Amino acid sequence: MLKLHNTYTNKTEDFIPLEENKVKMYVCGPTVYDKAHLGHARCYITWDVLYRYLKFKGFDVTYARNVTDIDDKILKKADDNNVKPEAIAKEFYASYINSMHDLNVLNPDIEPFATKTLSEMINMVKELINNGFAYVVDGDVYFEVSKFKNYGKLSKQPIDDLMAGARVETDSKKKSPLDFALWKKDEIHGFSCPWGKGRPGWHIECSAMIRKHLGKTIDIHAGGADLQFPHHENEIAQSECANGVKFVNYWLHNGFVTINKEKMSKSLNNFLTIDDILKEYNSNTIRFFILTNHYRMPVEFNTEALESAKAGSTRLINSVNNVKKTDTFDNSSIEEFINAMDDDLNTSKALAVLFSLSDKFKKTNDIKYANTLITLGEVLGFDFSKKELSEKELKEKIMPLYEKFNFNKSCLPELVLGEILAQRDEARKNKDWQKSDLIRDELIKSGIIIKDSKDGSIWEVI
RNA sequence: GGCGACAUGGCCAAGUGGUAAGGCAGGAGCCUGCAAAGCUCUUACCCCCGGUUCGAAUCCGGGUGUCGCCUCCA
Repeated sequence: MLKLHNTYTNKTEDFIPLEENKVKMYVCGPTVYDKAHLGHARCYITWDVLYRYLKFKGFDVTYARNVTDIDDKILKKADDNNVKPEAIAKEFYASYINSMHDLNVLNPDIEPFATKTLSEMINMVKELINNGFAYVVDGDVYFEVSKFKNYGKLSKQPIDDLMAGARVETDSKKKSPLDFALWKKDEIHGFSCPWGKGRPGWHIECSAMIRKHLGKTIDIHAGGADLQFPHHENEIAQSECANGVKFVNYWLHNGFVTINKEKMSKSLNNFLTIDDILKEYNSNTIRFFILTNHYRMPVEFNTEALESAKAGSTRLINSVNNVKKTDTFDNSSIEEFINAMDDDLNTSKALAVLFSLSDKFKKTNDIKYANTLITLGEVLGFDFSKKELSEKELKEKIMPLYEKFNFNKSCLPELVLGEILAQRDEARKNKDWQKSDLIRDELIKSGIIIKDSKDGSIWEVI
């Protein structure tokens, strides 16, 4: 039985979906105004693992992850750069999708865009106004927090304390400082709506998208812990007031990536983009780094931690190199893996199961262990495919080496590497260490590492 | 100030009552022309002080320290 920690109840609960065997799951996606950083990577990898694991367990999952493509930050960046907001959104959406792809994060089943959900948002705002939960002031629409008695329940913030700590904005048109915008007047970038030109507040997006694509009540809503308040709190208020039914059964939140013990974030300007990290480390390393920690705990980023993850993940993945998948499994390991993952996604323990499979495979050479390792590793989103050089890389990097060593035969690009290795083996046979070491050194410079063993030499792309 | 978490070997980390998984790094050895990789072996009284118990890293109370949310933020 899968157990998940529900932030709403602050308890780890048995996961029972609304409809037997079906899961409706939603994750707050990015606002596309800048490159995604390691913190985003953690969030989307964590929920990617949940998505994969639910499917592995046999659930029929519908996973929606939105894209916020209209927002203050996008507009500001557009204005600063003197371009259209759509151009900013388009650029950084493309960058985000590339990052997700590079991290081996699966595409969600549904990827709604804010700008394509406007009419649903407007309808929801209308309903909230009509039902007395929201009010219009001079083109803005606000949600009246005092009308929703469960406000603050997710973030455990008693409404009175919120009130006491709330900043009072001097020029506010709001009835209460806690009230939040459903719709913002905006005559420049706004869209037509019953209250004049304007654009949606951030929180209403998710509420409207969820209702449109998944329904009024969903099983799982996940996201970064920083979204608990106010974003998720506000979503609950909007959705439950508009729909009159429970919004989400299981609220799941992932912890942060920290750097120098501080939260990594745009505002602190202490972030590393996924792009930059991927220049030095591959997706398996990043995933391993994230999955060694429990998803709700903070993860401290530093080079040593990534190096450790690199060494661990490489050894694990390489231990089943060149193994072809079969249909034989080690059932007791699968059971251990499931027990670990069922316990609120104990990925750290799940990784230990993978290492034990790796050990068993090395000791027994029984293919079932390797096959199980790959199968379960893929549930965690590891990529076991062997890295190959593209034809372009072969032509640009390896062909010149071939020529450099004065090999006098012509050779097809796809065979050139084998040809070079054959030359090196020949040199080694003749104890021409100078030549064989030179070849090895040159290949390392081109990103090819040679491993010698009793059974001959193999190469790997770094 | 309010709310929520966390504290396990050099580093990361699992472990919710029965005597400390796993990974990384380090050390020793094997293999090897050398190197890399691989393999074998190898290091813990679990922040402090009380309490409960036959027995606690694990439960309770009190400290100390660290972090997060309370404003946009994954």
